[in-house]
Amino acid sequence: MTDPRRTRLLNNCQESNGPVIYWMSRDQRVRCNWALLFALQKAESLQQPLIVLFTLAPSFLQAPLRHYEFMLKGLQEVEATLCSLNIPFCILQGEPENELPRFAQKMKAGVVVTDYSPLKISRRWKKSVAGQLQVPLYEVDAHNIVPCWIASGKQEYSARTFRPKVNALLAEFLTEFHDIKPRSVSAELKPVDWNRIVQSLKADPALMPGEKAAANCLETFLVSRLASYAEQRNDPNAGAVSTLSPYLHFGQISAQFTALQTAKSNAPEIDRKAFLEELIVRRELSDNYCCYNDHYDSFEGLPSWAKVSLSSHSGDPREYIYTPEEFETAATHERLWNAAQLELVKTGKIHGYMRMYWAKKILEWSETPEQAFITAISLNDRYALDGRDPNGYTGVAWSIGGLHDRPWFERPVYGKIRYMNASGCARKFDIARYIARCEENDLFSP
DNA sequence: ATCGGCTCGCGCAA
DNA sequence: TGCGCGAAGCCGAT
Repeated sequence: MTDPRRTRLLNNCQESNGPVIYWMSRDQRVRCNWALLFALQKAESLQQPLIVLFTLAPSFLQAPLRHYEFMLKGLQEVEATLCSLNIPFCILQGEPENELPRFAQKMKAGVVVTDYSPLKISRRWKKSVAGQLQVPLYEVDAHNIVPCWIASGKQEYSARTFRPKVNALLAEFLTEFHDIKPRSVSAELKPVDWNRIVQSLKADPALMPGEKAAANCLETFLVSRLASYAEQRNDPNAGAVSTLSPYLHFGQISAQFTALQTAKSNAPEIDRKAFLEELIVRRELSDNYCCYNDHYDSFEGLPSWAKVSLSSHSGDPREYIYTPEEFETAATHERLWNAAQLELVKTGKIHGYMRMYWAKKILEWSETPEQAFITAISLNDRYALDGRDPNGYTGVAWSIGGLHDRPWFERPVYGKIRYMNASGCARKFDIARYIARCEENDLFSP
């Protein structure tokens, strides 16, 4: 049974007699998906078929082929798994605000269910769809362990203020999932014509997409790397991190399932705690920021002490100034920074510690902090497999804009924003080895 | 190797 | 109104 606090009704329409549609968006998986479970529950109580629908918006077509393939491969697996459960799946291409109401009408849908995202584009789509539908539109937070609006009703100042709220609710929300039984009633739908959606899909051997690959990735991490997580997570050469973020971003793995499995692992407590802090507190804090601050993707959204401080230093002379193109092509004077950019471009991922360093140097070497923000967001959105995600926006705001952080002593360009430099990296890990690995032609084995 | 200071404001205790 | 303390650090002193 889905906790009713996970679910919100987005319009005031009455249920009618017809199939239940789950409009899958952020949570692209069958297992451990509260939105799918809620839709199933509705379908069962109304004795109606369930249809899962994915809308492929044209705006996503600008994403690099790697991202597109990663997502579509994952969706092919979703289709196959749903098929084995006797649940039809279909993909519509076009703007969701046009396609979804049209589809709901065509299928004579009785209820529509969707998953939750705090991003503006998603909120805009849902608002429009909720207004057009003649039937209820439910939104289910299937991404967070504690539903974003239950964890806190306002923008949190820092992890310190958010942590006790989330942790106190874990006893209620960090619960086990149950399996889905195959459906007996089904709606007839044509299978997805994958050839029409993309010419050829080839898997990226460095990073296999999909729910099964995500589950394997988690399993490997828990068995072989979690035990050194606390000590080695800030060493990009150690390969101690989970590498789950692309799967989490596309919803190919559930954060809640990940947390449950982590808690059960026999790694030392210090490592489990360190990983759960990142997985739960910091990840869900980024949804909180995007949910309650409309300017999450720009300088405007930053805390006022940071804006004041950065602005008062925006006229400071910069030792180096690069254009967005120079950043993009890894053409700065510093091999370490260029290596991080190469890692991002070649693999679609950037190590957590290096992502902070990478963003802070963009601040240091841009004409203005506003421009730095734009450059960092657009590079991350374009190249990171977990781009266009609350984590990315919040991470850039933390690095460049002191979000959720405290002020530190004042220095040129940075103002009171926490400073990082290459000697800090050198103290923590072997810089030369990191550079060599990033400059290699075929990335990437730790 | 380790430690304190840097600096602001939230949230709670009083 | 006062006080403790904080998402990942740096720097200089010991």
